[in-house]
Amino acid sequence: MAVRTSCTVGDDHFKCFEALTEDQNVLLEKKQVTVEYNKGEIIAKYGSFASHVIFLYEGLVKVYLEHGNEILILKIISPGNLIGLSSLSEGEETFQYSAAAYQRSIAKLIDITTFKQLIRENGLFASKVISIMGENSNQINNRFFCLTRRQSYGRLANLLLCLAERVFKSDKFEFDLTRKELAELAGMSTENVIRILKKFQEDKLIILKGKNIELQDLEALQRICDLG
Amino acid sequence: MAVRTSCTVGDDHFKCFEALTEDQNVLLEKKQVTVEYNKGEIIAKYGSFASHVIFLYEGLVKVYLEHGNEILILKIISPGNLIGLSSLSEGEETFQYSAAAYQRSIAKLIDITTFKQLIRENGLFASKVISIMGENSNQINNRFFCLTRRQSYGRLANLLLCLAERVFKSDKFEFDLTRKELAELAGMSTENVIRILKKFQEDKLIILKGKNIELQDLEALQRICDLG
DNA sequence: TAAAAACATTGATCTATATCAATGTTATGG
DNA sequence: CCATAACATTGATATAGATCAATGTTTTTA
Repeated sequence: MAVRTSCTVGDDHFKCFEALTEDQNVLLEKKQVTVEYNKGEIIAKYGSFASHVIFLYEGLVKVYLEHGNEILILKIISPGNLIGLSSLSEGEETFQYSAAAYQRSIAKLIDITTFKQLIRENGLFASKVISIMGENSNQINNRFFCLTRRQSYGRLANLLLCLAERVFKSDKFEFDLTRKELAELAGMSTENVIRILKKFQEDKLIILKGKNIELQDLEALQRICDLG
Repeated sequence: MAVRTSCTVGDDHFKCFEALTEDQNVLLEKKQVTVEYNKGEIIAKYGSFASHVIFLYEGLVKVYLEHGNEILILKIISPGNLIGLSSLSEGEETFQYSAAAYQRSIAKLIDITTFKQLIRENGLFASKVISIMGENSNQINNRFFCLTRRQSYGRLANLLLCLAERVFKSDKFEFDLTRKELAELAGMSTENVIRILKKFQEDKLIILKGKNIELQDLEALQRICDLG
């Protein structure tokens, strides 16, 4: 199982729009607005009216469930991806999860009625959307497995590998995520993240310098992620 | 959040076929086979070639991920539901999860190429399929939340409520599930299931007689499920 | 229907990880 | 640039729930 896909999905969802005709693309352009969000701002709120599907153009976003103080991060969204497809269901008028910007982000909000109309009108487009939803489903299942069946070392190793491979696309990256945010992503306490990162550094699996991290021993991390 | 939806989804997915024309329905009939499975038999195997989408006609099925000895049940499937929609993705030729029969079950295996073709040809059908996938996504997210953010009492209360409401459709039912299967569903050890069921009985929340269970105090169970 | 196997129950122990508490470090706004 | 808040780190403690072990009960099968 491609465990590394567990924190996020591919970033080529925009390709579904290639299935649209020129006219349909023009229509879509007319029926969308571009909005800029600052760090921390809410892009979609669980339970609020889902009048649009969100296309992330720039930035980094977390998609999560919340219940009182408790939150569960479902995935990270990189530019090129869609948010809110699960609200395309009939009789489902609201967002089924929340989304917030990790950093300054730009999103295009696409009118959901138009989006639904295009699905009905254009079978190829519909296929592509179904494809994306299938991918999303596999991502969440993998994440679900990782967070429930792996211990903390495995979960954190998985997160680091996933961030490197899918989000930052380099084994060396600066993450503007706090320890608390890492903890939320890996489903553990902040203190535990700190202790495990320290252990990984002692074991020469990573090099940490403040917010900069370099993955040194990918194989070992992968092993921990598979077994731990 | 409708926590009670966390172990399974609605059972009206067959309604998507109502969107098909008569000709398309005839085609679909021709491109499917009906297969009977005994208790415990594998209906879909993770990683195997997904040549078909599965429609459960009769019985009860678990959909799960497996990794060596570890398994994670994603959902229970009741008659009327589809299995394997996430394999409709482009470039995804294999099943992304396994499915096995809890009891004698009858399934219709629908040729996936035909299914995909119908999606492209019939926008309304495509919409319905998207609708179902959105519903599936919400179910799995709720289950994910429950299993990661609730303690064992809450998870088991949730499972009992879900089984009663969604699967057996009665507050009093006989479950042909073993304690081990209950444990897998609630994501805990068999011993823990037994101890908690005993406690629930002592507290007059349920009445247990072997494999028969009656939910006595739904409100209390719901409270435990929301908070515990 | 007897023997074996699978399943259920109970109690004792162990452990991963949360939580609590104290202190050091970095970032931020006036 | 100082004060205050947010964040990071470290160690000590608590606990939910797993695991282990022993025994009783039900189901299967030969």
